[in-house]
Amino acid sequence: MGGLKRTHDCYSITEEAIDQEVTLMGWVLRRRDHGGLIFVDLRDRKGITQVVFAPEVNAKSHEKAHRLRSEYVIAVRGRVRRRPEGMENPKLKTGMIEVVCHELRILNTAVTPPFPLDEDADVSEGLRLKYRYIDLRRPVMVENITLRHRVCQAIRQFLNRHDFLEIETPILTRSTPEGARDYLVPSRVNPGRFYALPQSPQLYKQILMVSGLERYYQIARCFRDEDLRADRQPEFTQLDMEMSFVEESDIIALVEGLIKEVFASALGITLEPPFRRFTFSEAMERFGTDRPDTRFDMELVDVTDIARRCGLKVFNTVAASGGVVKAVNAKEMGDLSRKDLDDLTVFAQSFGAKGLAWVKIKADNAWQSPIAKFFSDEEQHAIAQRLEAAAGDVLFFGADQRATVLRVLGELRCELARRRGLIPEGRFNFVWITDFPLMEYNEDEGRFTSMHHPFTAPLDEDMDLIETDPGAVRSRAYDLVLNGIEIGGGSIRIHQPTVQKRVFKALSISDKESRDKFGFLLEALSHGAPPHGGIAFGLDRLVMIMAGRESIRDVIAFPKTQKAQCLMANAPSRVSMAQLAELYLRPDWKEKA
RNA sequence: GGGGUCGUAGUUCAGCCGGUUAGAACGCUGGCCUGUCACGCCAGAGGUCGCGAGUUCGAGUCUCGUCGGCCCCGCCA
Repeated sequence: MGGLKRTHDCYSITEEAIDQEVTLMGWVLRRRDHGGLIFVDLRDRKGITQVVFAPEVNAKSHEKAHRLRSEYVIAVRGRVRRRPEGMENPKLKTGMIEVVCHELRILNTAVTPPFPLDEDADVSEGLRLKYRYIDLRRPVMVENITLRHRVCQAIRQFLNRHDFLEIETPILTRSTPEGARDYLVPSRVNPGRFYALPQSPQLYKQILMVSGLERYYQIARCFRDEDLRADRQPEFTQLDMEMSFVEESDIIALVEGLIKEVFASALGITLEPPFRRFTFSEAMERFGTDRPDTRFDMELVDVTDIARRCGLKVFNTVAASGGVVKAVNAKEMGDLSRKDLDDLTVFAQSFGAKGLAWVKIKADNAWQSPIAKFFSDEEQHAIAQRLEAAAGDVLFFGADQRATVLRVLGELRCELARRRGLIPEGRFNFVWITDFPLMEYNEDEGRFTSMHHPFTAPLDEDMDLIETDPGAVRSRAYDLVLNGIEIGGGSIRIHQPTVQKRVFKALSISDKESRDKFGFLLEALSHGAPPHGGIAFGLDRLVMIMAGRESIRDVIAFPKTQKAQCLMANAPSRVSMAQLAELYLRPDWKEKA
């Protein structure tokens, strides 16, 4: 850089610097060459500043500036001056000033970028991922990555202040049953044995509580070998926490304080905890999901009792055979066309509905609907009243087994809100979900499996149901949901080996298997484990929502594609036979390795 | 594993019912231009229509397969 020192960045240089000599370094965003005057928009991480090259100021620099191209890296020494009257650019934070160049150094040239760096350029994501270093130069990406940094800093500040210790746990660990598919790593020095990458630091953090560290956190990388989605990557980041001598209310209060501080510090947004709370069953009945989006209404309403009496066979037989009939009131959606209704029916069917009954409420409160004739005036009135229906509304019904109805209407509720633009921008609606079932019956495996994980404590009052009615046992688990997306979940853990054994048994995990896979935990619990509990947050998802993005890839510096590949580094890659041999791996596929 | 969608110039896209030399905008290259800021004007270059088969006199266009991006279901304690 030839002795030049950067004195300012391209954002914070203001009118106060007028008449000062400054040195800027950055990338050429755009050059506007007038033959005489040349303007260059210089971009660095912080912002953009206009540099002017004039032949009468410095002929050599002006001459050099003709050679500048997009993304050249340059150093500019020059004088800050107020822009001439009428030449200010209100779109730029530095738009009141410009830097008149006295000396230009080209620090590096660049080939033409594979895609434009314009803010609004619409570029395919595959290309962005291949040239991620270019993509990350775009201001929106710099903002996302910076926001993520601020969130992490706020987390650390808050937790440090609350006496937590940041502790790392192993990345090379052991495979455990239950949960997602593991990523495996062969052990060279232990032929035929494998490490697993952690799906979460769950067991280690509990062990740390047994160790008496009392308050632990970690911004931890986690690995799950499952298929990807917009909000799921094979490696992702959790804010993982665990505390001793606490119960649900302690963790919930601490987390509310943490989230409040994170939003205040990273976004300047004031949240007002406590957040709303729903029990699992309440959330399911009212929103059809355990992660309700409360930014809009349209709650599910049960009308099974009325449907039981009505003349519509689909409804009364469902009601008679243990199913449920529920409805949502789509307020003021009476203008939905027949095609819209057909589309919504297809939508409902994709979630398992056999059909989708609808009723349009006309001006005189009369029902316009294929099913209207099966309901007496009295039944129509009762349903309308329960759904608070008014002229211009549309009612949608689901009649089936409970799980299907909840799923279909829950999805329909969100779809209607999306289609009608009922979801307000810039809102952050947090909800706690509590009292989850401890386990649910898994048809495929023919046994109960944990809803959260096998170390979650049952509610004391439900403890005796573990052996008699496992599906009815509620757990001391809690989820934090933001705008309909699960961003965190945790529980009070089992800290007594006797209880842990009973739960393993209910999960049909044999003594042998539990000793084999979790023996160290069971043993640890017998060495004076304090009551403890914790929570883990999907950091990527939290930052994604805070950034207003729809994919966590936008808040991860180097994410993977849906096929779990890194298009930039070309991972995963083939490896040599020699490497495989060293690991005692002998592939028997036909391709050449 | 399954469903959907996309793949044409560096980029974003258009390309009709299968028919002459595959177009536009931006970008790029060269020239002109002293107040632009998506500068402007003039000229020019730039194509393995993802790949491979097939149908056809003829395929960017139709069919099948395949590869890749994205969305979703399954999966994700």
